[in-house]
Amino acid sequence: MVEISSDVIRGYNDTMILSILMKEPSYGYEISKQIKLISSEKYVIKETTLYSAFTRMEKNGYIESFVADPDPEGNGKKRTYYRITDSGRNYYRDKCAEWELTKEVVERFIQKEENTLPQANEE
Amino acid sequence: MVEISSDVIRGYNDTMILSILMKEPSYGYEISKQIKLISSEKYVIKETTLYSAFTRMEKNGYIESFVADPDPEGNGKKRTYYRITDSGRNYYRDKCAEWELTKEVVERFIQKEENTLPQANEE
DNA sequence: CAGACATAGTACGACTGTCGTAGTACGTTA
DNA sequence: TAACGTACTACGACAGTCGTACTATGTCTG
Repeated sequence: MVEISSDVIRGYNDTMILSILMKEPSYGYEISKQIKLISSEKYVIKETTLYSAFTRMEKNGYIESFVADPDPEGNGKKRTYYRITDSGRNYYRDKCAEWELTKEVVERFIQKEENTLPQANEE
Repeated sequence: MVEISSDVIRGYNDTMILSILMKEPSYGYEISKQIKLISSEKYVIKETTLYSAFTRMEKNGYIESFVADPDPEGNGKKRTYYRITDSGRNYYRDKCAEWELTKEVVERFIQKEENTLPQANEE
């Protein structure tokens, strides 16, 4: 089975997280479930990776945290939510543009296996 | 200007190098020029990254090195050439498959900026 | 012939993001 | 009351990349 290696995704964990925060503020556990869902279980972000991304991105000013109750009645344990900032939105857009470029470049080095024939000799 | 960050390309330096070695054996300097050329100068691999990739991939059995003269007359300084192995070819093909998957997944988190309109409210 | 520049690397230490492991603590369900 | 889901935090290890610096030969130009 083909698996996505962490080295490959490395530059895009932050982008994935931000893409979810573009819609609305959210928190760790929910975001990790979202990523799993959106990727059709093809990618599951590690907890430690996720939370260290929060720390980093807050330090960089891409997100802001606030603590809130899970529901309006104030039941349940409080959670740390994250909200994307304007700077985060810009960063996200930049990463999207970067992705387009990266994709184009990497693709030039990739061979698609359309035919797994005995191997044609073309030279 | 959009630039490809090293974190993004991280998982694909080896793949790029191998894609060049798929054609014929080559050596460091030449490979770095090839990558620059193929990517239309959009990506330039750092020397240290390249040579440490050689060490790693030789250790992993993906490539083999041999020292040879630059031309048949034996002129010039000898170079260290690298040749891809069968194992390297398999690894390359696996990475190509992985790329297709990664692309699909990342793309779900990417917003293409086709319209930079005032932002439509759809909900 | 000197100096610049291209070629062809090696060595070393720093840094960053990811990951394994482990532990805490509350809530809910059986 | 035990298991499981939720919601994290702490810490240290690791791998790949990068900056910097250094070596050394070959070639071209004034």
